[in-house]
Amino acid sequence: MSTVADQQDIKREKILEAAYQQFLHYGYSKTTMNEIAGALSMSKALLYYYFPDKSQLYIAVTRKLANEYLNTLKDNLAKIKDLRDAIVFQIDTHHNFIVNNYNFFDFIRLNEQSLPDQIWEIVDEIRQSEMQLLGDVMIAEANRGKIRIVENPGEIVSLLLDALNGVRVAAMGHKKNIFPKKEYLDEIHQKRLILVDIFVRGLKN
Amino acid sequence: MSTVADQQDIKREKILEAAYQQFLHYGYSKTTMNEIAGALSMSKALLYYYFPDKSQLYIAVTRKLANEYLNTLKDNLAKIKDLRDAIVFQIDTHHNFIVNNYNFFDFIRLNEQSLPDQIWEIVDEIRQSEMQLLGDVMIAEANRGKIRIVENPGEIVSLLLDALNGVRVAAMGHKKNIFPKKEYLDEIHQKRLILVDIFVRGLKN
DNA sequence: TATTTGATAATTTTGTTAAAAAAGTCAGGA
DNA sequence: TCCTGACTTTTTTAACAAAATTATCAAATA
Repeated sequence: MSTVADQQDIKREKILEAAYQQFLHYGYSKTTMNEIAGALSMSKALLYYYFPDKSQLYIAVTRKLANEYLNTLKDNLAKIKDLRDAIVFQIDTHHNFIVNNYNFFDFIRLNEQSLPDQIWEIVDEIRQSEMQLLGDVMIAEANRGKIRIVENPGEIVSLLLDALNGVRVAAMGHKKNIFPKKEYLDEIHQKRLILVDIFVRGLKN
Repeated sequence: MSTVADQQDIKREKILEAAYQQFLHYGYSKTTMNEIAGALSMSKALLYYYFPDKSQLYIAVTRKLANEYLNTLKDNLAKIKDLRDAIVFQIDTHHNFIVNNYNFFDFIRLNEQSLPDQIWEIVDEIRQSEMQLLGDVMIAEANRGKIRIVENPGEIVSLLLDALNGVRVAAMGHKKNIFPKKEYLDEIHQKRLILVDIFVRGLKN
């Protein structure tokens, strides 16, 4: 039997889905609350009944996306023993996440300076989870004697993530577009694999 | 005895120096050709006698800075045998270069999209030289048997530079300012040292 | 009472234009 | 050849109205 709360949640979900599609297609500033309401055949005022304002709606969608991303990581990384394999899986997943939702993130890209803190809370949360998950694999590898034991696995993983991110940043270079073109994706991936190789090797002993 | 060409060069130098000070102090868009001329007690028209336009003047100053930077690297890296020491020297020098001239680079930062190609030529030239210099040290180390021999040293050095840059990018985080604050500089430096350690270790064998 | 809406208020963005500032030119002087 | 003052052209800024969009709310509905 469906309760009132259930119905509310379902409607909230529908709104989130429609909003996601619009944001993804047109970007944050180009999608209007009217259009989102229109896509759902409901009044704009109703959106404000479920969400306090546009930015909060955007943040709610972002939160949902982040959860989906993290669940993918959690579900799979637990099964992977080899450190290098784990890192490669993380790289692939993260990359797809960004590429598939590129347009959606224009809000974050274009308003970098003055963004609601909640966005950065989500970003930090993702980073934190990634560190935790990969850190666990690293510790397991250390315990199995495959790599040497480091005092602070989180710090090392963090360093690796920063380094990998640097490969992406560099690949975007000074080209017109801010985001790497399709043609560079493979190059980024290849370089990251080499970097991971050297890095993991540097942990052995 | 001083030739006409000498005199020209001296005046050009004076202009470059004055322009550098103004750009550094006020940034590109906020310094006017009038101010530069004023600082030199010469007419604005004379600036246009020595340089075709404002952006070319800026580029000329940039070129000069780049040469000074590269000379510092060349003069010192040749003397350093240890790969890790060489990389650390490069990191320090590069970092100082950016920090000391931060305001000067606002033109590049703020106009990222539509910049004269010459700027990127300089950037590429710097990167190319850095790769060459560090690549040489790496080859020497490989020949001495301290690290394993890699097929493409340039590629590996490039990868390292990208990774190190990623550490800086990450340190800037989502804080208000685009450039790392003084308080983060040490942190960046420490992380880079750790990364270099792991990276160089990953090349041994 | 919880949900929904049309009408309306408040705010932000966009477009227009005029004034000011700065870039860039040029005829002519030393 | 080097240099300048006066001039023209281009770019930036400010002000303000019009349009678009966000956000609110009293009233209707279920």
